[in-house]
Amino acid sequence: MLNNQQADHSGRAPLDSVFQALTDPTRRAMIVRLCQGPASVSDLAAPFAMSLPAIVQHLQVLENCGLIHTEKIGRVRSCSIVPATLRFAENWLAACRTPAERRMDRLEAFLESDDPSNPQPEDN
Amino acid sequence: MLNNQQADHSGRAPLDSVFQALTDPTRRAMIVRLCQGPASVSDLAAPFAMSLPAIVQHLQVLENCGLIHTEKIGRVRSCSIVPATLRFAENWLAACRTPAERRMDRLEAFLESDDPSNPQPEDN
DNA sequence: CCCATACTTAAGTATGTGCTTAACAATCAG
DNA sequence: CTGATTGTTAAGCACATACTTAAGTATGGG
Repeated sequence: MLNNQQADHSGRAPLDSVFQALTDPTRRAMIVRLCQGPASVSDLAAPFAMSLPAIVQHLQVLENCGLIHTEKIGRVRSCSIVPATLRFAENWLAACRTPAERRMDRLEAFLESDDPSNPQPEDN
Repeated sequence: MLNNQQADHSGRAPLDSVFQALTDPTRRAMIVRLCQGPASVSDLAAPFAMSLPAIVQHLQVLENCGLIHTEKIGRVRSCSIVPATLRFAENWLAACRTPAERRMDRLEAFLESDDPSNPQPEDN
């Protein structure tokens, strides 16, 4: 998997800025919207009771961490999602979680086995 | 999937506090460590050049958003991961990303088809 | 040219976050 | 009981974040 090339412009570790971007509910709503297709700044601003500059600042956060791409055409800026960056965060979580669940499955299997000497075919 | 019962004690939306917790590299390192198995506060503190109170504050953030569970036995507090909460964040990302990638696949397929009238078996 | 549209920039503010040090428990071993 | 281990609480500080308003720029229609 070649998901290690993140477009991060924050100086921080890529995961820092991606998760940071995802913490804000306004930004998550924008991401959900952009996953349905590209949109202009005004389109994205419409659902929120917030000044335009605030919206633009959120979009900058999303662009700086690589979650979205934007391009200005005429006087309209078109914003689109970058799925690879969503997947990047997703992959970290999955890689993190998997060994934990395997451990717990083994533990569960051990506890459920009435046979006290049950060495669960070596997996360490 | 019954992943909607999050143990969030922050007043914010569950996703807010989970992603917020994940932004900090120290906390992510703690999560990675705990995915290998439970550990005490001192164990978790060992790798970091940081005061103990700072470590404890990080652990409180992780516990308040439901990413870890802790229990004090004697004078030692044992910390363990809660995989369901990792999966909760993961699921949000996947649910978010999937429609975006399907859109892009359809677009790609359309662009690659030399036949200009190619209605990609209805999927809207 | 003129004006509305669609942002953009700059500056300021309130609150949140990630640490620190200092002092305080609580447990266990000898 | 004494003292070392393991954590906890409180207070404070530096910086980051999420807004705001006010003013500016650039494009496109009439």
